[in-house]
Amino acid sequence: MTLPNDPALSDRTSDALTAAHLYYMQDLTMDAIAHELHTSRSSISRLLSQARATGLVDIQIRSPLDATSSLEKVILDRYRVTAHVVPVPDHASDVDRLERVALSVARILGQFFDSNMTMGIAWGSTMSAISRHVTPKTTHNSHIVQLNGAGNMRTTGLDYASEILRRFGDAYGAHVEQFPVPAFFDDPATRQAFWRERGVTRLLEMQGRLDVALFGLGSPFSDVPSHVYAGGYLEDGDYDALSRDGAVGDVATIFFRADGSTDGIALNERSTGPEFSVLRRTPRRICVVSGSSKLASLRGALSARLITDLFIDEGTARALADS
Amino acid sequence: MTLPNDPALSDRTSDALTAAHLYYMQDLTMDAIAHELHTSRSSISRLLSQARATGLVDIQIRSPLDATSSLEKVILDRYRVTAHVVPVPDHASDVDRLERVALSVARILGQFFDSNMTMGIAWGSTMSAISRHVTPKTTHNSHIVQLNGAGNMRTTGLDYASEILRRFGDAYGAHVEQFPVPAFFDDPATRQAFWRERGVTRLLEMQGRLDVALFGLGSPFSDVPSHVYAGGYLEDGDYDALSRDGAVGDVATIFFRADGSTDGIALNERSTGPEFSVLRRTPRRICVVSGSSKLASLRGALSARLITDLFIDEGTARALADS
DNA sequence: AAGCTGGCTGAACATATGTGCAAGGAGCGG
DNA sequence: CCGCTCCTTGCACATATGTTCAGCCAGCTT
Repeated sequence: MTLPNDPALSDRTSDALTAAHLYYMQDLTMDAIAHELHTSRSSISRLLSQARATGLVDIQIRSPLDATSSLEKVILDRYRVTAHVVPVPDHASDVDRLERVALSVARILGQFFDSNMTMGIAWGSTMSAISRHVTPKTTHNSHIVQLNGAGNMRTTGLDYASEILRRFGDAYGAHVEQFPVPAFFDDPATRQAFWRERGVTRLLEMQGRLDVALFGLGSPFSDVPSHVYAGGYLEDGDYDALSRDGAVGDVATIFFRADGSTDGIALNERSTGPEFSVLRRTPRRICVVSGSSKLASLRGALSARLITDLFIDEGTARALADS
Repeated sequence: MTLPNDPALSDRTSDALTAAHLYYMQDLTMDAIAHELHTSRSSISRLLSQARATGLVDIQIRSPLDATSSLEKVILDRYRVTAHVVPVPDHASDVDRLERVALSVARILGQFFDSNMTMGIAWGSTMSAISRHVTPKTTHNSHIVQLNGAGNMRTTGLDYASEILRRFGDAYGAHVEQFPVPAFFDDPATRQAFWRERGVTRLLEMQGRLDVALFGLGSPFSDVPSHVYAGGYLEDGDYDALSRDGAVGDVATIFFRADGSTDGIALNERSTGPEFSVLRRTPRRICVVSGSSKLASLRGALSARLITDLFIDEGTARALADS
């Protein structure tokens, strides 16, 4: 594998840049551009695709503020959270919803992340879907930090989580800080010991100084269990305990009740995710939700004041607003 | 004439917003969107056109900094000015060049102008072309201020200039402050008297506190004379005087020499444009140039340090860099 | 209420854009 | 230097998008 880099890349990139200019700023047709650049129309088509895919061309949608959907207004008023409702037809499947919400988030995320920033991200099916679509944006001196461990009894889980992290890191040109620990320790004492290791404290400190946090929601007792619950991270006994403790959901493997409280939920003692008091230090906390099976979990997360920005599919948003 | 406003408009706008989301964020095809929105594909096409035209959808091109064209680098190094080179084929006519540069500027201008800002603008064929294409952007408490008078012996010139101003004002939802005076007074004393009128001093003060200034260049002695020179603003005697005084160009009807100096150019005493010492207080001064006939004038304006941002067609940029 | 106007719609057609494929060319290892 | 792979190109076709036009409806005038 060769690394196609700066010297050669420049040429193609600057062509793409020119083509984009001619197409998007001057409204020339691809045919005309092909002529100016002495190549074929198809090449221009491909060049422009690349320009969009690599973030050279950035397409944003700016609501005139006064035209925000009434749903978003209701959610803001009721929960003090900036909602971004993703339009999705009501009859769409859960997979569709997730995919479409993830795509939207992936496209918009660049507006929240910039040079010199640190972003914490969780893992799970939602994050995975987003990671597959992130639109690149060049940043400098920026970091992506893993919020919680991903190992389990069957696999190290590293491949899965690190793949997600890596995609974000690649897209933004950011340093990636993995967190190579299991999702849950067997013994709380082990965690405490680990937390005193220097490599680990460094990472925990970064988690305490995030600019952005990005996470989905777990919903252990819904019809469509999240990745954590299907992936062999938890045993039957754990489920029973969670149920007894009244947990309705989790963020980065920290569980909470309907009222947002976490105290006394035994499993949290063994979890590797950041305590909510730490997470809440992050100024912008972006939660991505799709599918009404997450509704109970979402209400809990809102009670816990974990969320500042919420991306949510239309149907679920309506359910939230109607309740 | 009815004013189609908020109540009804909202509906169409929010549809456009949804369609834009589905098209640009979720990559649905127009057909699919038509289906979701229960309308025809053609309507979606029109809806999306409108969304782009009204600035709901904002398309930007972001060079990765390290990929700025070498031309732009040379100009920055030599003149300390941020150049934006507009690609235009060498064989293009002067009219083409002007039109294409103007279109590019019109699209990008929104990035320089925002709420609570005041922008001064000149008039002339360049500004007119830009005004015909400005992409709307909603701002609040912003102002557009006319830099120099536009009346002449034949007409009040008000229609022409005010049309330009109005287009900018409409596009940005900005207050428009016209400057209802001739381009040149016959007698310098009249100007001085006028300048003490309260209505006028208010405007002059605004000119001294601009956030952005936008102007083209006049080039009195080139093959393709600018609007000022063709529009009956100047008489033969004026030309002779300018020639004697060594003028090579003007910005907002203030003339300058090749070295950027303005002192002792008689016509300036009667002109209504802002003195360069005043203009230079504006932090961002955007100059738009197309066609190599403006080259001499451009060099003068650069010497006068009038420009912070330069939009220029490729051929002229190359000529500037090669010299 | 009839008649008019202007704006909006969808069907049909005209263009513009995306993509599979075979061919050509650069780089590399033998 | 050959033969290989991998990447890129332009052509031809498949899709997607833009635009014209006739019909319709709402709102207004008479």
